[in-house]
Amino acid sequence: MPDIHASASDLKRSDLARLTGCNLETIRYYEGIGLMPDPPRTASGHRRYGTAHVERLSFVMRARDLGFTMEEIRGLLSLVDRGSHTCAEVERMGRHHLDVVRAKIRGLQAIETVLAGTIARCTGADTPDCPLLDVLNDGQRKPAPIERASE
Amino acid sequence: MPDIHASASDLKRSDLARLTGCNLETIRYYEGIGLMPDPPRTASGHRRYGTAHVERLSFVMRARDLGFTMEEIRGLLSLVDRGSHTCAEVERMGRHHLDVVRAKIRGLQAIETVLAGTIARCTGADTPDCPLLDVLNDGQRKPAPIERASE
DNA sequence: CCTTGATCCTGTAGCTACTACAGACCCTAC
DNA sequence: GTAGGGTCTGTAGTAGCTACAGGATCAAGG
Repeated sequence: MPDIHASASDLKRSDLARLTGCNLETIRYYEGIGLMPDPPRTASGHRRYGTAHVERLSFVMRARDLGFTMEEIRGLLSLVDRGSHTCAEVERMGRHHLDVVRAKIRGLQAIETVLAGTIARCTGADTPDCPLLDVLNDGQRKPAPIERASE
Repeated sequence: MPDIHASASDLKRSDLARLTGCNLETIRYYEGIGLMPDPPRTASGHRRYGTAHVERLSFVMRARDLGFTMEEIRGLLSLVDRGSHTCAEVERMGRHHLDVVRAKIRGLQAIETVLAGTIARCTGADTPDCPLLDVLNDGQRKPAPIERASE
C-alpha cells in the first residue's frame, strides 16, 4: 500500500514522476543540469521532494510543452528565482519564442506545400517513373546507379 | 589555382562539398553511416569523387531539405538502388512523411495558439504579474481565452 | 528475523543528425 | 626544401532526454 503521507511532501522520485507526468530519469537529468535544485536526502541517500519541487517541475514541464528550449526555460526560471522579474521581461522572452515557433511552422508549411503538390501528381502505379523522385533528383533524370565500393 | 578538371570528375571532398553545399565533415559522416558509397581513393588514401557522387549527395540533400529523416532517406535510396522501385512505393513513403510533417505543423500551431493568446494579454508593464507566468505556473487556472485547435 | 522483490542509487551509453577539433600525414607552389 | 594549405583518422561535443548495469536499500510476507 502506498505511503499515505506521500501526497503532501516527503515524496520519492517515483512520486514526483507520477505527480508531474515527468519521466523518472528525466528528473535526475534536470537535477544534473541545474534546472531542478538538489533535493534533500534521507540518511541512506534517497531523494525526498516537497510541494515546491512538484511546482517547479510542473513549470518546467509546461514550458517544455510549449516548446521552450532548456536554455529558455533556464532563463525563465532565473528571472522568477531572482524575485524581481517583470511582465515586460517575460513577455519579451515569450515573443522571441513565438517568433521561433512561427518560423518553424513556416518552414514546415513550405515543405508540406512541395510534398503535397508533388505527391498529388503521383500515379501510384507500378512504374518506376515518380514525380517525387523527380523532385529529389531535381528535375534531372533518374539517378545513375553508383557501383558501391564496399559495405 | 583550383584544378580545372575537378568539375567533371576526380573531385576532392572539398569539391563535393562546394558543389552540393554540403558540409565537408557531413560527407564523411554520410559515408560512415552508409548513405554515401565508399569512394575510390588515391594511392595516399585521399577520397576521389565523380558526378555520380554529386548526384547522390544532391539527392540526399534535397530529401533532407524536405525533412526526411536519415532512415527515410536510406529507405528511398535503397528503393532506387534496388533498381525495381515503383511510384506506388515511393508515394507511400512520401505520404507517410507528409503525415508526419502535418502532425508537426498541428503541434506547433497548438503551441502558437496558446502562446500568442497568452502573450496578447501581457501588459508589458514593470510588474511581476504576467499571464505567461500564470500559464506556466498553473496551466489550469488561467488558460488562454482562445479555442484550441484540436490535437 | 529473514527473504524476496520492488525501488532507489550512481555512472555511463545510446538516440538523431550532424559539427568540430586534434594531431598526423600529404600535396603543391615558390 | 620548406611553408601553407588540404586531407586523413578518431573522437568529442551539441540538445534533450532515455535506458540500462550493477549495487544498495526499503517494505512486506512468512
